[in-house]
Amino acid sequence: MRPCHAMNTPSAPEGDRLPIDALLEWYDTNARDLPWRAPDASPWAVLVSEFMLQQTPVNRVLPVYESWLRRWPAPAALAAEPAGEAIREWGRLGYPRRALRLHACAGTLVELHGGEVPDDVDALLALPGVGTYTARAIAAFAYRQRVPVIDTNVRRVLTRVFDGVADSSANVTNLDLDRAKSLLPLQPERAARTSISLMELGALNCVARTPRCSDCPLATQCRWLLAGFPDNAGPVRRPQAFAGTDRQVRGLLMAVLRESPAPVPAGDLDVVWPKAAQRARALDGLVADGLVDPLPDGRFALPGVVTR
DNA sequence: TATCCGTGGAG
DNA sequence: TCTCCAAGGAT
Repeated sequence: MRPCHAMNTPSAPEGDRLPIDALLEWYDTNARDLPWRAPDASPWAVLVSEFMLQQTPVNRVLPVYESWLRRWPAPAALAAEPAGEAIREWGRLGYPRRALRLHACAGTLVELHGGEVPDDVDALLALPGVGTYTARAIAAFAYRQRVPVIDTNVRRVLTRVFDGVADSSANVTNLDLDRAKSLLPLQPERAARTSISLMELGALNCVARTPRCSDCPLATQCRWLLAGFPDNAGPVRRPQAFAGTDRQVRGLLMAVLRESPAPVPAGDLDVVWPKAAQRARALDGLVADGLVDPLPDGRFALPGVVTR
């Protein structure tokens, strides 16, 4: 629990105490010039960027984002092609299920929304691959709405500023949403800029390992800074193992399929991993996930790329 | 709610 | 070398 402030009135949300003007000025000076932030970026472009940025750093997203939108400038263009083409274009961004979901999302946009990206949070939430973060991000960044946007960056900033704690818990809480909303200016465009500014501050300055507080517009209000940067008391997170896991094997199998223009024989997949049982389990999982298509002749392909 | 799901750069 | 971690979502 955070420190109790029983004397605070509910009508005085803590967000009101943050220097939003300073935050917005910091953003104007320091924000990265990213293509999905350009004034002419379409809602579809924003949506594509948000899918790609899920758990993937900006620098690796940039080239794929450009080629993707060049090839599929609108949802209908993507929906007209097989899912396997989306997986191939996704390249090495990781988590190829996102490519599958983005392809399915394009199909839903065509079928239910006239090929357009809806501007309503609830309608966005109903789309494949769109969760609480992405729906709000599209509403705020593409449609400039006054909607709280909570990602890992914003959560870290709010936790440090308001709780005086180095890191936040794993899940977005109602407290996070209330806090984020309470500090948003009433004017929608200004609110949208505040949301993106908080994210950028978390991404550039208020980073997980070595924060740059000397340049922070919120430094004078930050309880974590004022408390002397105490470490988290709680249990440490489980390290995420990767080497030797099914995850790694799936990645190796997908790489073979992506890089082959034609369906591949089973033998081409066998060589990527020595343990046959684990390899089979990984391949079965990929098939079950719809990422791999087993052909009648025993070969394997990206989904939908072979006309039967 | 905890777990699963890729990849590669940084320190 | 090895650990951490980067704009989450689905189940």
